[in-house]
Order: sequence, then C-alpha cells, then structure tokens
Amino acid sequence: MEMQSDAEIRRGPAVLEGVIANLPMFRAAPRQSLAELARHARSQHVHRGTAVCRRGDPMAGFYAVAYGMVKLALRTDAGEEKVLRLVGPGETFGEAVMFLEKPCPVDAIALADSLLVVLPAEPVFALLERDPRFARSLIASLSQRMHGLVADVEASSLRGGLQRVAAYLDAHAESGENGVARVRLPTTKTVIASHLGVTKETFSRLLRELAQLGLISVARREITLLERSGLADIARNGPKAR
Amino acid sequence: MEMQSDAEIRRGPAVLEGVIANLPMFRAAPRQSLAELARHARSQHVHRGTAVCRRGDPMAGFYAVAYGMVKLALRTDAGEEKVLRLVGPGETFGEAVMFLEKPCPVDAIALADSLLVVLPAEPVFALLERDPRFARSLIASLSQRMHGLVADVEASSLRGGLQRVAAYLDAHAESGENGVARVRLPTTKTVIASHLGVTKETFSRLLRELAQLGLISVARREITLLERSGLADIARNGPKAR
DNA sequence: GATCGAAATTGAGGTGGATCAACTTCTTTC
DNA sequence: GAAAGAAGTTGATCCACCTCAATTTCGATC
Repeated sequence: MEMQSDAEIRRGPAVLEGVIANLPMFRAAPRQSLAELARHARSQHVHRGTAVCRRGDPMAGFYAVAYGMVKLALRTDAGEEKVLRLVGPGETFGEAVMFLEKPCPVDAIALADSLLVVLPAEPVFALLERDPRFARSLIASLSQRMHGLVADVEASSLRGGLQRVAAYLDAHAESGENGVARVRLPTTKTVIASHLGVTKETFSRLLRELAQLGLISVARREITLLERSGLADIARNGPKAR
Repeated sequence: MEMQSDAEIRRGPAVLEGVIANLPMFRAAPRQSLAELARHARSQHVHRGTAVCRRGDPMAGFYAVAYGMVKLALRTDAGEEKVLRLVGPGETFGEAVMFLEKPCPVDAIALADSLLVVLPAEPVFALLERDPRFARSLIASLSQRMHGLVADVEASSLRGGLQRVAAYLDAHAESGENGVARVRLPTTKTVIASHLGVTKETFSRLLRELAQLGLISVARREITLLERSGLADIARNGPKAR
C-alpha cells in the first residue's frame, strides 16, 4: 500500500499527462498547457462497485477514465435506476456540471476497478482563458455529448424495445477474426438493459427474439451478428415493416 | 411588402443588436463585439406552422427568438412526434449543432408568427477566439441545456405520467392577481402533451385526474393551482405515496 | 353570428413492457 | 472445489398508457 502509493507519486505526473493528452478535447492543446493541467490533476483509483460521486455531491472538477469503466445513472427513491452513459477509457464525464457549479445530478459508479484522472476546475478555467482552441474543443465535446443525449431521447421515446436493441447491436458491431461481425457487451446485461431503457427480463426476451429470427446468436456477453442487414433493417424500420 | 422590407433594413441592425445583447450568453460581451455580431446577423420572420429548418438541413449558424415561439421536435416516419423543447423570446437554439458542423438533428417549427435572429457561425467563432468570457458563457449555456435534457430523460424514464404533469405545473407556476398560483400553457395541449411524453388523450385525462383530486382547476389554457403543496407532493413522490 | 377546421374531450378496448416469482447458470471467495 | 451470491432466464400476470373512434368545443374567417 505504502509502496504502491509511492510508485504512483513518482510516475504519476507523466502518466497523468499521457492520459490527459489523449483526451479528444485536449488533442489540440500545446504540450506546456498539458503539463500545467497534469500538475494540478490527481489520479483516483476506485474499486468495482464503489461510487465515484453521488447525486448531490459538489463537483470541483471533471473526470477522465484512464482504464476501467464508470456508469452514470439516475436513480429513484424506490431503487430503480436508469443508466445514462457508460464511460470507458479515454472518455470524460462531469464537464457540464463543473461549469454549472451545481451539485452532481447523477450517480457515478465504477463497474470495474478503474483509474480516473481528476481535473480540478480552476486550471481548466485558466486554460480556457488563454487557449481559444481548447475552448473550441471543449465546446465541440459538449455538443457531441448533447447530440448523444438527443439520440437517446429519440430512441427511447420514438422506438420500441426490439428496435433499440437492434440499433445498439448494429452500432456496436466490430468485425471479429474471420470477418464475422460481433459485439462484446462492455458490462452486464442488466446494466445494458437499463441503458437501453428496458428491464433485464425484457432485454433477455428481446435478444432471444432476435436469435429466433436468425439475426444473432448469443453466447454469454459475446453476440454474433449473423445477418447484419436484417438487423439494420429492424433498427431503422422497426419490427412490423417487414 | 416592399415598404416593410425597407423598414426592416433601416431599423434592423439596432433591433438585432438589442435582441442579441439580451441573450444570456452575451450578457458579459463588450458592446463592440455585439455590434460586430449584429452586423453579420440577419432577422427572419416565420409564420405560424412553417418550418425554420428540418432534420437534415445544414446549419450555418444558430437562432435566437426575438418574439413568438418555436418548437424543436423529433418525428418518426409514421408521423408521431416528440417535442424536445419550446423556445420562447430571449432563448436560443442550434448552438450545439453549429459546432458539430452536422446536419440539423431536429425539426424546428414556428408555433406562432415569430421573429428570429440568425447568427452565422463565422462571426461567432471569431468572437470565441477573441473573448474568453464569451466562451465561458457559451459553455455555461450549453451545460445548462444539457442539464435540462438530463432532467427530461429522468422524468420520462423514471416518473409516471401524472407525476410529470404535476411537476410541469409546479415548475411553471406564476402567481396571478390575488396571489393565486396559476399556469398559462404556452401553446396547445397537444404540443405540451408531446413535450411531456404522453398523448393528448392521456394528458387530458391526467389533468382531469388532478382536477378531481381538487389540486387544480382547468379553464382552456389557464390552469389554477388550488393546492400547491399537494401538487408538489405528487411531483416528488408520485401518486401512490399518499 | 354562421361556418369550417383545428383542438380537446371522452369512451372502449388493446398492448408493450413491467412486475412478481421460481429457477438456472455463472462468478467470486475462502 | 464447495458455497454463497450475483446475473440471467423463463413463465404468468398485470397495468399504465396507447389506439381508435365518436363527439364536443374552440377559434379563425367571411
């Protein structure tokens, strides 16, 4: 523990700078600014299942994920939760809240042991003051995020469950070894289900429905897309428009 | 027609500058920058029911509403629509899309005869380059917008219809003449319903339910909040937790 | 103030997805 | 590698909200 902490302190700054430099919003920033940010940043290790911050917490900066995965979720008093976003390596969260200087509106929970980089607000504001290109990147980043949110609203208010699942699989396809399209779910089906706006039970049934249509085959978290075009068709036109 | 156009050209710039100066994001901008922006801006009159822009259109700038009202909505091929936001006087839309340099993701339809101010991207980018305070305001504005979207997602995925209606009324209450809280719906119930994520039929029934509970009384678009606390209670805790 | 189209209400009936419950299969831990 | 717990599946049932259809009311126009 003592030794690990020691090692982190020694190699910390360089690692931090590396993580920061690879964030999309800092791509255009000069090296000196990055070093400056890294000097004020700190790393934070969180274990699987623990909260990075909870709704209502003050937010004195924003977070970047170095490795691991964090879910941003809303929860009701009754314990139901809606996953807003899954944040993976190289992605950030909390920027918008930092600027509003309001308490955190969501829960952020680590889904895996994760290393986060915390960027305090002040140095970011300072950089903003001095580097218009950074401002531009940050604005682009926020705009992108907003576009994603609008897409989610569109999906969950205008499309049915099957359509959303099909669209999700289509959007997350990677081509596997022999050119076969596959999706590896980044976390549990329960969490994915909540992200897609259905219960785990319904998600399970929808996957089975797609499998019975011969469009996919499911093995644990590995999903093979057997008929990409049919899947894309459902994603676009829904189940009925056969 | 010719005369009106003439008049607009003459007094246009001053009016435009006035409208722009009163937008939250330009509050901190120096007068000279405002004049500069106003010089590149143009006004656009749209009649009730006509489209300002449609999904897929290129967006070479963003819009401010001087008077009137615009709805931003997503629509399905089948004609159903989901209203994302109602934009009234002194509010803006299209900033995020402008920065993404992507086609417009929503339809923008005038709900009343409206005067819009169109701010082309280039001068905004230029101002951004030169005035960090403006960048800060713009970022704050986008963050605010995002916060609103998240709140909408929360409402429509975690709360039931009655709860959403109650929350809407509670949030939009103004105190009328004799200190009685009232809400004047800004547009048709059909549009409000879509904004709240229910059909007009359901909205009608939910209002009636609240009325039968003695919490409100409805007269056309004028709604009187008879028991503010009971309404707020439903908004927070739902109908069951009596 | 009569007329016509849009908006709103009301009723009857259907349904997508939630809920509840039992069980199976993974995963983690000691 | 056994035990305990988390995640996933499956079936039965339920319900909030939607859909369809018939009026009624409102609001603009002549």
